[in-house]
Amino acid sequence: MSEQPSAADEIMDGVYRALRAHGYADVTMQDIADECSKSKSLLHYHYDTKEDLLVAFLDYVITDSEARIRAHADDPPAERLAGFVGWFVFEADAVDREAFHIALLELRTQGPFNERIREQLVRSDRLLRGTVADILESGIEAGTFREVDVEETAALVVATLDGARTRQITLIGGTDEGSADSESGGEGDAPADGLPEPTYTRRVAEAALRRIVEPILAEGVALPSLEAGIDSMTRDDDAE
Amino acid sequence: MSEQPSAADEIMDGVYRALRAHGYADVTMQDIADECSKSKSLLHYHYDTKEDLLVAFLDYVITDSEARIRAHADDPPAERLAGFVGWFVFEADAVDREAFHIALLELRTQGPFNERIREQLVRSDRLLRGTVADILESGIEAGTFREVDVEETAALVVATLDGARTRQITLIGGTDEGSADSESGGEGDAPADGLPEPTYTRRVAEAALRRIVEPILAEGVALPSLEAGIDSMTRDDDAE
DNA sequence: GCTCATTGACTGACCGGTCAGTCAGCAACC
DNA sequence: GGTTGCTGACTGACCGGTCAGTCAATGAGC
Repeated sequence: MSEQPSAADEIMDGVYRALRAHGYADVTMQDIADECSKSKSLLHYHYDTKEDLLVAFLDYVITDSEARIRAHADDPPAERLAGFVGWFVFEADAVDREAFHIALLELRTQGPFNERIREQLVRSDRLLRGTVADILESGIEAGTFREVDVEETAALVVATLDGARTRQITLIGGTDEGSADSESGGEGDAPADGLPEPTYTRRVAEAALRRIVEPILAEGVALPSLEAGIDSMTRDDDAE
Repeated sequence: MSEQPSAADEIMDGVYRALRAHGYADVTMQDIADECSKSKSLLHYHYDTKEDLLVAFLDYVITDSEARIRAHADDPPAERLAGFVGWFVFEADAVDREAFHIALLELRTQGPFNERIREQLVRSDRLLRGTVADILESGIEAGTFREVDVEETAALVVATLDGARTRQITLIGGTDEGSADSESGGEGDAPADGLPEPTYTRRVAEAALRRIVEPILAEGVALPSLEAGIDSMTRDDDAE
């Protein structure tokens, strides 16, 4: 925390900022160089190709997630699950985080065309589903959860949260409204009170907790709070 | 069906094939031109810019989905919902469909950077969530479903299916295995029997049906079959 | 029924800009 | 003096878009 950051770290930070600012599709080596106040040539000095650099960045990001998840491995299962769910909530002011996740989603779409990216995606997928499965298993053992199909539940939860995130970040703003073509029966529409309308990811996360997690809780176990989950995972430090 | 297709149709078909073959990020005007055996100049004759062409294509695709959904508007609610869920199932041999949806996902990631694309995405989002909300409303009215929060349920269902699709198409192949890092307790692992391992989207669709839809069915209503749902939406014609 | 003008569909060649990657060289440290 | 870290100038490929022009069909004038 005291000595100056290594060149590698500075470059990774440059990639991070450049991706946020331009998205993956539009980002150039020059953008990245500018963002970390280095020359484009330097990037090529450390990484032969743009692909090398981006794969390294993906690796860097996923490794960070692994650490972040590991840090909570000993939390009690119910809270840990709420933390996981809350991790996917994007609040209305999380503009940078949204921009970054757009770039990540762009990267994901390159999976089918790029073996090395795909490897990282598989790793990330394993991490996410594996983490939920792990939480569920230890929760079942501890008597927190009923005996459900662990893999199936993990897949269901992760898919739901991922889908909600995709919707929120690609449609920007996130909130807009609730009704589609149907006028609906008046619930959750009016933000007439003081509180701001919850974001899309938050609404889905809440629904997932009540509709997917709640039913698998063992007798007498209380539904963990999403709110607590959100800041349990956010607390530590910033760079997602 | 008898007269030759219009130039516009041929071009849309060219875009469709070119996107499947190259993805959105890599597709060039030349690729599209080649794919419909026309010259690149012709594309610019009909559409001023590449962006114009792709926005027109998105519009074309969504309009098609609207029609497809409308065609089932009078099916009974439970079957209609199963049809919707089944619509998101990608079987193992649906390579072309997967490739196309990768391109669509790439297009979606451009929403934040492109107003006109975003408009189409909003339209598509409304269509999907609105359709489920509509199904739920008419189902509640008909006594098929309990009185649930329609918007919330629609968002939950759509997010889940979308997330499952994203995972399957970006990770290619789709099936691989079930276990992550935990070795798991032996279920759904061995395809020792004759049947092929179900795809990821299929597993999640089944789970969504059992874990999200089943609990909202009114007393005595049977869970509709996913299988029937899948081919109710697929039957009609081919071009998704 | 023939000619000629006009138009819409379409093409090939070309231009300008962009961007990943290269290379020769420079400074600093051992 | 060699190695490491780093830079600016440069290059080659690619791609969106333009433009001058071809060709077939249509229709008016005689």
